[in-house]
Amino acid sequence: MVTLEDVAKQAGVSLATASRVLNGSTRQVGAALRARVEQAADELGYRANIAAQTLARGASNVIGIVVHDLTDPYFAALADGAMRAAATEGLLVMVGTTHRDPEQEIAYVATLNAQRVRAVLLVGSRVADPAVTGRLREELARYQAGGGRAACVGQDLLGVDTVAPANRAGAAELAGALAGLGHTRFAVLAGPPHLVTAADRCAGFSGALRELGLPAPQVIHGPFDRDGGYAAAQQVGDATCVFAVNDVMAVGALAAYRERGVRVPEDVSVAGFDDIVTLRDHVPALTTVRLPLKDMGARALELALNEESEIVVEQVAGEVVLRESVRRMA
Amino acid sequence: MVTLEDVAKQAGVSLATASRVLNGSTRQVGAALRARVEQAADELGYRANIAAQTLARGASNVIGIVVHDLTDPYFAALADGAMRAAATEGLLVMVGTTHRDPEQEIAYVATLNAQRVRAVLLVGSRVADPAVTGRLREELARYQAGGGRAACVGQDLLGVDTVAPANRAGAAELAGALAGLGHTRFAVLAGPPHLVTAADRCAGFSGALRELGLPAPQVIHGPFDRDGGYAAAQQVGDATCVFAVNDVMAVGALAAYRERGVRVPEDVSVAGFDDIVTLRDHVPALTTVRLPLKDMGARALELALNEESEIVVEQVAGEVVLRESVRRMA
DNA sequence: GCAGACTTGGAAACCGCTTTCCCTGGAGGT
DNA sequence: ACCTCCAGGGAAAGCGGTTTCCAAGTCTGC
Repeated sequence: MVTLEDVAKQAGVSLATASRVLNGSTRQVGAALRARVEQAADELGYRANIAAQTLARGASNVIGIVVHDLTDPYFAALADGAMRAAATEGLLVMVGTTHRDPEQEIAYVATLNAQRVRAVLLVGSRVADPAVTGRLREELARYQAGGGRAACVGQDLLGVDTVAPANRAGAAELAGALAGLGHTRFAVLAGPPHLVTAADRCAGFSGALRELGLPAPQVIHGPFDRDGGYAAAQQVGDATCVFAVNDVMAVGALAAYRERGVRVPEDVSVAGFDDIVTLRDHVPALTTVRLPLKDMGARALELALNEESEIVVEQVAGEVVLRESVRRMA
Repeated sequence: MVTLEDVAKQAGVSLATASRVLNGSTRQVGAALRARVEQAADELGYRANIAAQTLARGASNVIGIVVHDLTDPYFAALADGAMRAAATEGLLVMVGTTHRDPEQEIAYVATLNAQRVRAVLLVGSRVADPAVTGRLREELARYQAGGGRAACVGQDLLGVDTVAPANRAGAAELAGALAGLGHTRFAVLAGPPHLVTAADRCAGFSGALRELGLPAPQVIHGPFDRDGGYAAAQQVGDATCVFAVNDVMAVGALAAYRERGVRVPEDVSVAGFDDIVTLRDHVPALTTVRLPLKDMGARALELALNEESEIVVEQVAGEVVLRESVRRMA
């Protein structure tokens, strides 16, 4: 590997000068020497050793993003938003996937801390386990104590800058819209009880029904993914409208109904949450609550990088989008 | 930030001993000292500075993956496969997205080289531009000259270990299957001519038709994404069967037909390529060529890490999957 | 023509960790 | 007992950069 010293030697200058030429310093270097150094670097194919730079500078140009599952389009969109924002800042991105294991999440924070990344983004729902959350907070605190910056997309449970989707409000608004279509008997495919995102959406939905004086929905718990929606749909009773707490679950439910010959929306209405872009061509088109995922990812990065010490929590509203998967009751 | 020296001081041992205890060395350390060091590290909340370790060891535990677009489920699946494999090796992953800009790809190789990552994976179709490919090869060579390892998922054009989907053969087999259903007039939504993946699939398909003595298909070029498929579908003439060179284009085409009231498969048959998992609930279910994307990603990582100097190119066969989006002709 | 303010170049300290090399003390062999 | 070996501990030399601190010009303005 060719080092800066090689370049300096070849150019006949000192290490200091070579460094100043090749890696943006505030100091000026004479045109003649500058040219010599650049030529030498080019001839030798020099590539700065970033580990060494990071060590010397005490600051890296890498950020870390921790998501649950990259193949889930929800996280892909969020991560993509954050990565684009990072790219415009000239930052590299280290991505970790936890596959929904909170221990993994904690471990990643420790690892990213060890890497001395500039910032870490925790993307995804918190779990309702104070012990786990506590340990994660500890690890984050340790990281921040060393000058690290952190932000989160999800619930404001970590004491860091947070982009918080308005899950309760969005679900409540959706409930209102569906009730407005004349539905009265609802079921909620509620996902796992310990997932705060799922729980919030379920609670927001149920709460709104209560306020409207409608009967409580049938609540069916299960996994937060497509197969979870598929399985949960089998247990729905006499509801005329089913709310799956995320889009991929809704798609699973639709698949279940299709297989059983139940027509959507004629026989039952189905709604989801997130408005996943990849699903825009789904048939029937899914009624859902749109979240500006890319923007949220980008915003989270901004918040993390932001120098202000004050913690900011930004609510992001969802927008109800009615499509063909729900129908107006007679 | 607490350093190893702090730990050593607190434990009353030398730097060397502390290092040996905390970061797996071959050397033994007495139980008493070992315990003291571990306790000190724990109390202080020590996290090794990986930049320093990388520098001192001359080897990092990071790999780089370069993909075109993470929100495209094709790349998400490939990346996920590679990332899981990396995780089992205890490697961290740096992800770069190029958004199909070959210059970006080259730049990422340079950057990852600077990071001295253990390996880089180039995931995605090559472009048919010898100049660009040449510069990429140069950059790769520079990286490999410094001891870096590289692998590619796509076409064997880089002189590195490659996992190569059998695009031509898969498309040819698909053509055979569709012809077997009685179709004779075909159209190909061919994507961009300079994308080798797209071109290969198109060529494989056309070639098979020729061998079967069938007329050449109508070839329509356009972008490689959903909207590209949507637009291209508008230009299809009197074909009874349309082959989109990837699944997301096929979905776009289906959307276009749906909007125009053209029924699939009754009025026209549509097939794609890749068998994207997220699309499994699409209506109508998409006929396609299945590629084991996760395995391919994982395999590429294996190849990259593999010490053998001989470069290996692995063909991965696709499997034709007939589903409802195509019908048998009378 | 000269003091003082800028520039520009280089020597060397330092970033935090690994690892070689040296030293010491105790176990094992005869 | 004596000598050899070996295991465990520490000092110090890097790893490849950055940056502080000097020194030696180079310009200014009078």
